[in-house]
Amino acid sequence: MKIGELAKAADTPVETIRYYERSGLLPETARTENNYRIYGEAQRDRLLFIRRCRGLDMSLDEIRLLLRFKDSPDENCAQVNALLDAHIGHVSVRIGELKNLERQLKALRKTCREARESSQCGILNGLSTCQESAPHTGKTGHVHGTHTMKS
Amino acid sequence: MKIGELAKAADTPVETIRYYERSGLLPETARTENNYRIYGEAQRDRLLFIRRCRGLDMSLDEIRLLLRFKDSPDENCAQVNALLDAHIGHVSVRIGELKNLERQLKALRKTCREARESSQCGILNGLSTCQESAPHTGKTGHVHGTHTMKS
DNA sequence: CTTGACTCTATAGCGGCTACGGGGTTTTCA
DNA sequence: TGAAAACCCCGTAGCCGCTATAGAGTCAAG
Repeated sequence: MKIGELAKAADTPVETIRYYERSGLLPETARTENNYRIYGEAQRDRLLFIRRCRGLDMSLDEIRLLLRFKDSPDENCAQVNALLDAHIGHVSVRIGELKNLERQLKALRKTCREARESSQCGILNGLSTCQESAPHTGKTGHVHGTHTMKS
Repeated sequence: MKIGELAKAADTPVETIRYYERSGLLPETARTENNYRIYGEAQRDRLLFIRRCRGLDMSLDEIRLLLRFKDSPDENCAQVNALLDAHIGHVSVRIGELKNLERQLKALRKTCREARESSQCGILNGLSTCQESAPHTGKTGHVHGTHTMKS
């Protein structure tokens, strides 16, 4: 199949597929005489694997490692287990951080019940003065921040 | 004070301060005859405000908006309240997504109790076959993924 | 035979920094 | 006093995982 068909089969943008190839997650494929990429089922399955991992918020580096194990079926999978444990740990930590954040944000929100002049706004004033309680350091393994707009 | 002193006062790397200036969050400051930046207390407070907002995972765009309101104390703060509500919403959604993720990851982890050959690894095999249950779309307002290594 | 859908490559942009390189200045300490 | 360390400047490139553009070639339908 051509790249567009693969894109549909794996529900992945064409550009992303090419990007994965550039990044070494997908091997360079055979080409037609017109230089179009041609894929088989094995590559489709590999892409689906990658997308499932991404759906579980793994990094491309982590996925690269998993693929190495998938490609060498006789090796011991202890590292796979460790990777997953670490990933779970990061996710759990990030959940904790976000809950803390949510608490702080809700407390802050309460300080301005209705619209008034900015100078009287409890939120702006709250942000202008010190608050304690465990800041988010950005150093938590690899579970990150709060912003990626799409919609 | 010079930029290094400000950096200490606000616990913020020097490069980040210069970056905020470039991004228009901090105004361009006065300079000494040697072209060193000089800051006063107002700028330090402004930087602290920014850092507190960042600590609450707000984007620089959101912070820019908040600063506009802070700079015009007579305006109505309804937009500030709305911004915070939206931000809280995004954080809550992201918490839900991560919890879902955590559940899936733990289930997956259970499928390989101890180390063995990769071909027998329940995790790798699990990732190779379909699983349902609400994927993380990456379209959730602006609360993002799971990866930013620092440590 | 033209239009539109597809393919290709190479390159730049997103956010929020961080790190480099290559220079100048100021402080410190022997 | 003089050298070394610590600070300051600017500009640029890199991080991640895409996404979007530009400019070109190819192919199928009407």
